Amino acid sequence: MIELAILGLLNEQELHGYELKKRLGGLLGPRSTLSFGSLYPALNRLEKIGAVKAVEAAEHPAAVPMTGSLGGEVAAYRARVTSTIRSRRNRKVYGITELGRERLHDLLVTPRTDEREFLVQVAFCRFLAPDERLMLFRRRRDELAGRLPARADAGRDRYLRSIRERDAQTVANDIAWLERLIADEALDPDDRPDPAITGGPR
Amino acid sequence: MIELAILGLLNEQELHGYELKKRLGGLLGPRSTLSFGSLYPALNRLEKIGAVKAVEAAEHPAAVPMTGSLGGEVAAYRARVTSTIRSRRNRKVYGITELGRERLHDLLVTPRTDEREFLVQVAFCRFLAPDERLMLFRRRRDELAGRLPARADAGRDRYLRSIRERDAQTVANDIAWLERLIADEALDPDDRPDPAITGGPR
DNA sequence: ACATCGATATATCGGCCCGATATAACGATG
DNA sequence: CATCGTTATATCGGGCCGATATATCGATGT
Repeated sequence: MIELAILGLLNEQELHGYELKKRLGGLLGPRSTLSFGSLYPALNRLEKIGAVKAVEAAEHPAAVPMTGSLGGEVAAYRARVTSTIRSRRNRKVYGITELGRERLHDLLVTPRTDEREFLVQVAFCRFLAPDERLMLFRRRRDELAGRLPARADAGRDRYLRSIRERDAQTVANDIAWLERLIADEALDPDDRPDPAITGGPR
Repeated sequence: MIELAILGLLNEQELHGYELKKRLGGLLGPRSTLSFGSLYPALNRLEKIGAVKAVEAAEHPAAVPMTGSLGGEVAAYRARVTSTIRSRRNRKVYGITELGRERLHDLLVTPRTDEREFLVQVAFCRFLAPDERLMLFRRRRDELAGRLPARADAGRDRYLRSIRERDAQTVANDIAWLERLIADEALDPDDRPDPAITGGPR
């Protein structure tokens, strides 16, 4: 899951861990923000298999510490910790590799039953070809359709029944959402409904 | 999470692990069925702290193997493995203790941000007092209300916007569901809407 | 000049949960 | 009595989370 999110974000620009977390928090709800306890190990995993690599952080050209007296010691310390990879404030900036892009595509296309994983797939599905995207939505819709209960089973506890009802409702809503996505997908890419730019202020 | 589910089920009757899994599968959707890899360790944890205890499985009174010739050996083997706790087919039947009931109540009352955990709370909320139940629903509703976005942020990717919309919709649906639960709770216990018993067969 | 505080940034640890797998006894079938 | 599917318990590796540790940077105050 987290690997998909990382690769998806790095596919657009090079980032360091802390920034990755912030971006992903703003991406989906702040509810499903990933934790450091999984982020950094995941980055190490991805680096180990060669899907991402630490890059020379050239973001801030004036990264050389200007406090002359201590500059030597600081530079020496940094050189000790990592050689030329880390820059300003011990940041470690990562970039995606060609292998990483292949892995990203694979993760985007492979079916996921888990809801959160699917949502992350949607979040980055702009990296897919139109037909792959359509496939993604359709497959999910069909999978959800299979979950709809044939008949609302009565009996049992009142609260259990209520849970079942909510469940059916949730699945139905998701199916409707996917139908909308699928329908919009059929439109021409330049002709899609976009309420944000029609008559809006600013 | 899983501890709540186990204690909730055991609070009604003594069960063994395999049966616990089957029951919980039918309780919520078969989607959120717990795995053996967490079930058995959880049972051991609960047994260690004294929340559950293995009981003499008296479920099947005729548990004595009737195949006379092997009876002796089988009984001896069973006595070797565990002394009088396991019965028919190596089952280990658990029962809840007084401490377990306290723990159950605590788990039911303690707020959970996680959706699945909350649903399990609802699944067993019949063990709560009416005011505690109301508190549970109200707190959840208020928590969800705080998640509703102040304004639908435009801009960004089309698919990200769609995800946000779905998110808001889902939260709104859950709030409505909770409002319904809360409203029904205000009714007299004997006077609640119950489509299952009005005019149904059997 | 210096102390301090909050934000930035990386990393690790324990613990829970899942999926896969191993083992074995039971019940039915042939 | 051989075999197969179900019942039943258990463990293992791995991923994710929450908490915690550590250190740096930048701003603010004195």
